[in-house]
Amino acid sequence: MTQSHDFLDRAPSLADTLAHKLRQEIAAGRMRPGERLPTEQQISERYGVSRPTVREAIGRLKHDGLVVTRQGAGAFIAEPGALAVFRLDVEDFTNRDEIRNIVELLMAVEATATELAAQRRGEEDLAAIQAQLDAMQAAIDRGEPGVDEDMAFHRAIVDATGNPFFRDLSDFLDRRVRHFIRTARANTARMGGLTQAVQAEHQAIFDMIAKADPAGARRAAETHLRNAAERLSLYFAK
Amino acid sequence: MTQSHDFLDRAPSLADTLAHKLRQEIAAGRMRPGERLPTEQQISERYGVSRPTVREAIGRLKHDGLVVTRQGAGAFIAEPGALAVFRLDVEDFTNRDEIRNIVELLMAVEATATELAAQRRGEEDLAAIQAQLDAMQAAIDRGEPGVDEDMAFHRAIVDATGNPFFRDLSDFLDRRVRHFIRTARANTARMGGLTQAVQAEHQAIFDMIAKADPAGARRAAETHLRNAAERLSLYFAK
DNA sequence: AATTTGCCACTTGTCAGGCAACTTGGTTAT
DNA sequence: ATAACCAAGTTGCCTGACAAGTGGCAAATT
Repeated sequence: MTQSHDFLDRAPSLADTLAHKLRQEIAAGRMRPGERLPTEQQISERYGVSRPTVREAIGRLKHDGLVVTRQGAGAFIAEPGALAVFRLDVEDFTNRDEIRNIVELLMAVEATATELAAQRRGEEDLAAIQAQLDAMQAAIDRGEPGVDEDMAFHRAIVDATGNPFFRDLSDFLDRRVRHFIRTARANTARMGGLTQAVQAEHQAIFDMIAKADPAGARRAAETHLRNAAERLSLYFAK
Repeated sequence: MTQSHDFLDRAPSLADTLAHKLRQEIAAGRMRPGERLPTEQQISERYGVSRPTVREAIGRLKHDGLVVTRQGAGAFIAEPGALAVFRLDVEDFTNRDEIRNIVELLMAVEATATELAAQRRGEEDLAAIQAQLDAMQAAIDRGEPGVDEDMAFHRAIVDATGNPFFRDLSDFLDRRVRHFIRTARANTARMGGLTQAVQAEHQAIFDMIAKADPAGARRAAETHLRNAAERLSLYFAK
């Protein structure tokens, strides 16, 4: 118990494995939308688990919108077009490809969000963004890396889009990437002196948003993100 | 609000409502990351439901990555940075704002995907895209609207990015929007003669991808998406 | 003969109780 | 003082049961 990597060593529960199997069967097209699943009793017998476990597994699918259940009638496979919930799970965040793909999506979302922010930001949005910019400068002056302020700055920008989907997705991806950096940084030497460069890029982004120049804002965000990705790549340079 | 809001407003199950309550308590910050939740027994007594129901509710949160459970120890609130699953649920797809926000996100993802596709598509990717383009032309020649072919065309493009996150997200958003159109179209007159215009825009996108011109591909995709959004806006022009 | 009504098997939703596996903190033995 | 051990507490999973809702079939009615 010297090093508890409590991430993947957790034994998969019976319900989880069963849910995974059922999900695969649905994805494999062995069951078509609108069709009824076997009864809980039948699944229970077929897979050798108890009914509560089956219920738990089906509950997950129901929660993800893959099936809908009607008491007394059964469980039915939902229409894929009516799917109302999207699930994005990052299984292995130590995987290099996985991180690269996430960063790529993050860049796409954040660059567009910056463009939209420049296009429709109100005065109060602009003030909020500037406040975070100043807060980051203050952190730098105090000699701190200012990761929280950095995040808050980007957060203020995506907030200015007024689109909650942008906000939530960007928030998730940002957290994910930063968490990866934080864990990877443990075995690397601390990199210093770059924060001022980051701040300069932030300033450029802010200026474009202030000027209400969407195309310029996108360009500024793209260079910032490209540079950030390059700095990031130092961590998994193999 | 996570329960299915489909045609019938069926009574939300006890587990669902309980899960929702717990989720709110966590979101309200009444419980902090790393903290332990009350035991299943305690929750059971406090909310007046049985332990299996509590288990089901906690199972939902566990599935969403909000809590992690350790047998013998208890259930703990997960670190938000370690969040490995992102959940995007579209609660009300008849809401105009909701649709607009979704379309906006779709445009961001698809435009960037098209840019990436132009940048890194292989010959086989290009062939697949062209095949879908031809299939759509064939559908038009047969006098069909070719919605499936249209979707397959875009699908082939996002596939060429090689990024599964782009593929999945784009797929979900695309399905969502098209489903909305399909349901809204019922009370509107069918609009005809535009499919050929769509096809021309598709052709422009394909040409840019074939030329391996990322910037051009993005521009072509953006105009196509902007036009598509304009056509779409006819549906909820109120 | 056609339609309505009532009934009954079946399925999901929920509950109660219980045992096994595991964790944790304190106690005991060395 | 250190290490092994034990016991209470907790989750994982099970059996068994009843309530609530659904669907089809047959009897009853028109």
